[in-house]
Amino acid sequence: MVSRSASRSVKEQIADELRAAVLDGSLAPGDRLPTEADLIERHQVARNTARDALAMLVNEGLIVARRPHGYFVRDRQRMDYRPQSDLSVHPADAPQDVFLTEQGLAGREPSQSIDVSIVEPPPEVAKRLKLNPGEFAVVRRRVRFLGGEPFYSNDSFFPLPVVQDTPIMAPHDISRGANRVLADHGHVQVKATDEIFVRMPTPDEVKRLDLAPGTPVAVHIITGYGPSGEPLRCVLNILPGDRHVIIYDRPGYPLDQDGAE
Amino acid sequence: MVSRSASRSVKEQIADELRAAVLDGSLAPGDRLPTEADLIERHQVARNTARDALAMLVNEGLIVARRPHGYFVRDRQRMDYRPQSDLSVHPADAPQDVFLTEQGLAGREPSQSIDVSIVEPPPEVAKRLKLNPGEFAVVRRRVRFLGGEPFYSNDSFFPLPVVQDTPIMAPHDISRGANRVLADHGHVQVKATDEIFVRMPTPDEVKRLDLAPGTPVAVHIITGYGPSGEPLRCVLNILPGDRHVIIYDRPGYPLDQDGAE
DNA sequence: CAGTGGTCTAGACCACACC
DNA sequence: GTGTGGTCTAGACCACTGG
Repeated sequence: MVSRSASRSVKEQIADELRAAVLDGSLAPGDRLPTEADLIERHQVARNTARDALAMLVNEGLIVARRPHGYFVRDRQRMDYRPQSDLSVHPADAPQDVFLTEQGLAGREPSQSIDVSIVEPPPEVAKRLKLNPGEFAVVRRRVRFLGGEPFYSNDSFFPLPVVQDTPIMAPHDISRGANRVLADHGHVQVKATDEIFVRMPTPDEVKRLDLAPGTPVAVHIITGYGPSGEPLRCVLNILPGDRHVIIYDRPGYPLDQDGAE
Repeated sequence: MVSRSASRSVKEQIADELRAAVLDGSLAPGDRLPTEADLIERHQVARNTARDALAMLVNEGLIVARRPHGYFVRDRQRMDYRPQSDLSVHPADAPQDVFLTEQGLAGREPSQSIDVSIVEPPPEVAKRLKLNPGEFAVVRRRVRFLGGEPFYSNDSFFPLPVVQDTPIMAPHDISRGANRVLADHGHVQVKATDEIFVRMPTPDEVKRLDLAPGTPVAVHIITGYGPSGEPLRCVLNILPGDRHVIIYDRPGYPLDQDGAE
């Protein structure tokens, strides 16, 4: 039973109790939690207090409300995401793109939506492509699905002059790989940087990727540069936190960092 | 003014209005938002409705409540975090560890707390170290600070037999680097994997790293292996999402992935 | 129809920092 | 003291899904 004089508030005590049950496994993924009415009864509190406690766990990403069925422990099945999985260009006869070829094994059917348009890119991208306000980029906006569920979004931005009159502007898969197309048109990439950071999703992203409340995203940005340092492309990936593990294999010895002292 | 019949609820409409002001810059980082009383007055709603709207933005990580001053737009200054910044062992005369040497440049004073103990590691770590329940590991738990603020936590776990009677068990900086110490004791690492995933923090992490509500974390796990594939160390880094950009520089051409099609 | 969570109201008392 | 957000209560009506 709750104590009204403890240093922790009543809603925190209720939340603590439920959180502990989730973390120690006595409430397993998929299990149903007590209903709001149960908590009101058990702890003798007002409904909002019980709701506040549950809302804390929802915002921690531990549980999800499925009206009108109740609150349930979330199930996280993370798939591997390997940013450097393919450091070489595709063989010219590769049947389809990296995502489509690699994910098939997981047993879930890969698919994707594509949408190509000319836009003024968001500031994050404009900065990396060194575009001034008013300058345009071609964007191939995609959502990759696995088994019908959105897996991540992948938006590739190209400066307009770079891709004018290339197949990149057509809303289809590019089996040879966009990098090869770029190279064929005289734009060879010689360097790229990966940046990854973490934040809560925008409402747009919540809708596009069907994110549950309490789900953060990783933003993965790849910027590719030509021989004279000019940016040629900028890829903006949004990875839902409950669906991905980003994996880098570190080749070679010796290694020392981070744990290094 | 809000509409009570729209498809979006009242709290969502209020949240939308405030969110738009934050995102388009008319409310800049550090600016104070309208008080709850302001919103009640302006939108003619109950206090909880106004609070619900503000709570949405708090959980999105956009604003923070500073009682009794009001709600303020959050300011995110992300520092670079380079997991592969040092792929070689330190020169034997390196004065201090990677973090301490690298971060000084940023103008903020680096420091850290260290705590060494013998524990049964958390399941995430035990799995990677291939430890059975009941088997122990030595952990060096650290929090790295920049300018007095917690920057990230760095917990290095070693199987007990590997580090018994080595300087790793002493609660001090190891200037030569833990990897060299391991190597000197016959445990040479030949391979490592990096895994990064994203989630909301546990209450413990919130306290240890002084995280604001709505701040997700990146979990960065490095596992190092010996010549016969035996795990020698597991480093568990918790990176607050509002403080880090993880950067990988991709050497060499050709590159093709993710944006590849 | 019954039970679930979602939204909203109208009040109360509290802790805290600043004046 | 005054004003801020934090907690809590006690109710109301609604939307959705399942039996």
